[in-house]
Amino acid sequence: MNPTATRPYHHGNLRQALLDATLDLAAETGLDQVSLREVARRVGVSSGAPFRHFKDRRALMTAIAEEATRQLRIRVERDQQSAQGDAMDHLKVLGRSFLEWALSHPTQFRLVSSRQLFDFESSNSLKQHFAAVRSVTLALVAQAQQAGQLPASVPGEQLGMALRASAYGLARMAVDGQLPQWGVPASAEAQTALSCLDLLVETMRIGRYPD
Amino acid sequence: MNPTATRPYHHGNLRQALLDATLDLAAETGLDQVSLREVARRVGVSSGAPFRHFKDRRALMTAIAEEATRQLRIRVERDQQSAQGDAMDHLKVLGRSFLEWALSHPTQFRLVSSRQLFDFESSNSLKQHFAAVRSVTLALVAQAQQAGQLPASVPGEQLGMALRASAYGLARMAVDGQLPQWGVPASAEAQTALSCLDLLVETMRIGRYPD
DNA sequence: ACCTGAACACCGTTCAAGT
DNA sequence: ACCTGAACACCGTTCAAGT
Repeated sequence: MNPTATRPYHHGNLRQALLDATLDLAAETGLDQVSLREVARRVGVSSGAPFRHFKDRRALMTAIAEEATRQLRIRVERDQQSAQGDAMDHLKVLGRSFLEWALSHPTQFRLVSSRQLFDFESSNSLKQHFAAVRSVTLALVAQAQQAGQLPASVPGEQLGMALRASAYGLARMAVDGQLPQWGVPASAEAQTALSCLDLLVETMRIGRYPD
Repeated sequence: MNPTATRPYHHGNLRQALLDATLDLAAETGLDQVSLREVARRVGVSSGAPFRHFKDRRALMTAIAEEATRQLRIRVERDQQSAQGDAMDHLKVLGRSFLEWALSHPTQFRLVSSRQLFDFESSNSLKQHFAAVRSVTLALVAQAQQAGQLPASVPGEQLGMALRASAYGLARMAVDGQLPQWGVPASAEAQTALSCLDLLVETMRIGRYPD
């Protein structure tokens, strides 16, 4: 029961501690400003220690991106299972999952969408999580096309891309604080971004504009 | 006519030379990798020289961002003047101006949309150029609403925001090379992004889907 | 007025040496 | 197996000193 006897060295799990500390620091000063030395310092470990767990700075960032996209994927799949209604409603839920995730994890959202700080190509899990969300999107689009709610004349990939781009753009504008410039009060940012997304989906639906 | 006599010191215009060299280097390795020392080296000047022209690294990046948004604004205003058709057509042209600018100036687009590498709040010209493009958007949306082409029941700002987000998201996906993942062949990226944007605008138009 | 070049306080990364 | 801490080659930034 001697705690220091079983503790490997300094940490039970230095790897995870480094990831956590990086996110903490990023929340305070921004991801670009975070240095591995500072992370190591905060965790109470020497400057060389992180390199026992990550090949380099990019590898650490890639690990954070992997975990982030994993969480997004899980959230998307969970929300889809509990979603009600037709394919168009499911698409709205999908957009909502994405936006809510981005707004509640701004650091991770920024990292993942930077595509500069980490190495997308080298990570299979990253690619798989992305592909999973994409295939949910494309399946719903195909369903909606078959139900006559989205135009069958347009390739499903393009409709999916348009939806994804819209959600992504809105998330970005919200996270970067651009919404006030479009007349949105700070108190209603999340609300407005969400209803803007609903508007975009609704607008694509064949036969809407019932006014 | 002695050239060294009238030359201020090393350069006729070190400031501009630094900006140019930064963009050159960024195109090769990415903006984050660019160091001021490397820029100075390439320009053939000492490591301290850049600080005579820019308070710090961010100030240099801010100057590049200013020039970039100025160019975007000019392009948008020029293209609007030569545009034909109704307000919806003008909105398509607006999206096209934006997308084409982003695709032909990826470094500048990335910088401007990073909002981390430079100081948006400190630059009046930056804010003015942004506001100019935004007000073009909002004016066209208002026109389209009055012509019954866009829903009057939705605030113009939200429609503008939705359009801006879509264009922005598409530009980002294209510049970051995400289009192949959506079934777009590399040879047709620009084409597809543009037609996707047209699709989004067309889709919002009241009374379309003529099939 | 504009630039140099040393100086300072940082980095990321490596690697022998320690436990 | 995992960590330390010195070492190396870099940074951004400042500032006396030069022209």
